[in-house]
Amino acid sequence: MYERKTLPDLNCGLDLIGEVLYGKWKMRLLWFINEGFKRPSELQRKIPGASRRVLNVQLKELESHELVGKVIYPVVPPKVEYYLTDFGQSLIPVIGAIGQWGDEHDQRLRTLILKNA
Amino acid sequence: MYERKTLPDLNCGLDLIGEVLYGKWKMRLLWFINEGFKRPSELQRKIPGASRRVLNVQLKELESHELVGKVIYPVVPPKVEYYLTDFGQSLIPVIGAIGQWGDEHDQRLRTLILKNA
DNA sequence: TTCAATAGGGATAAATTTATCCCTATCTGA
DNA sequence: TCAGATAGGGATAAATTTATCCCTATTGAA
Repeated sequence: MYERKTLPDLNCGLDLIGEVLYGKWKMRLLWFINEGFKRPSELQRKIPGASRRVLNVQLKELESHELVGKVIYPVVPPKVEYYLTDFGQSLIPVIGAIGQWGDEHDQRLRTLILKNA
Repeated sequence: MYERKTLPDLNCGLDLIGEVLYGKWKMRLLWFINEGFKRPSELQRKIPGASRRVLNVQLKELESHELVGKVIYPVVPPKVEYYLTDFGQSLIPVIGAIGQWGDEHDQRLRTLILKNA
């Protein structure tokens, strides 16, 4: 586990939400869990760009921040299902708004990003 | 300048918006510029947690992504003013929604974050 | 009986982001 | 005359995040 060496700023809402949502895959994880992809292996398949490892790590953080919960079925082979807590649910409209802006400006963004790569 | 070694994923709206908004201070910069803090020095005072340098760098990226523009006044000492482009403006409601969620859950987030620090 | 699927964590390397420090220039005020 | 404000960039170090690789365990299928 990595231990942070500096304290986070917690001045405004943006700082606060940043602490729980700032992670490359966190919004996607929440989004896909909300869409019904609950098992780690399903999420890994939905997000092929991320390594298995990071997804585990970020899921764990989401869990520690009470945005998701998990159910471990005592079966073999192992079966785990994540779900959104009410707290996590409340974030879905926000993530929706973010993703929607990206979708709406898809073409322009794509062009800009590639031009500045 | 840092040159990236891997290509970005550009699959969905979240990837796209991430490319222009993923940077510790970018949302705050847009927000404060929108509130009327236009000069670099004003922005630096509004965001004391960030080094002068990063703010410059991130402003430059926002500019290259056409979210902000800048006016350089040919005076001495130098005077520069940033402004939101229409494109940048269109992001303000999204940032508002994000910050609002953070504000609404201020107490809970603060507790969670500190507990997991 | 060997391989894939299942879940997840440790150790370490690589990539990326952010911070620090220093340098350029000019004007105003103490 | 020296400090401070103004804007901004280079070089480098530190912090942080993400990727890679490897290991544990069990069951069912080829």
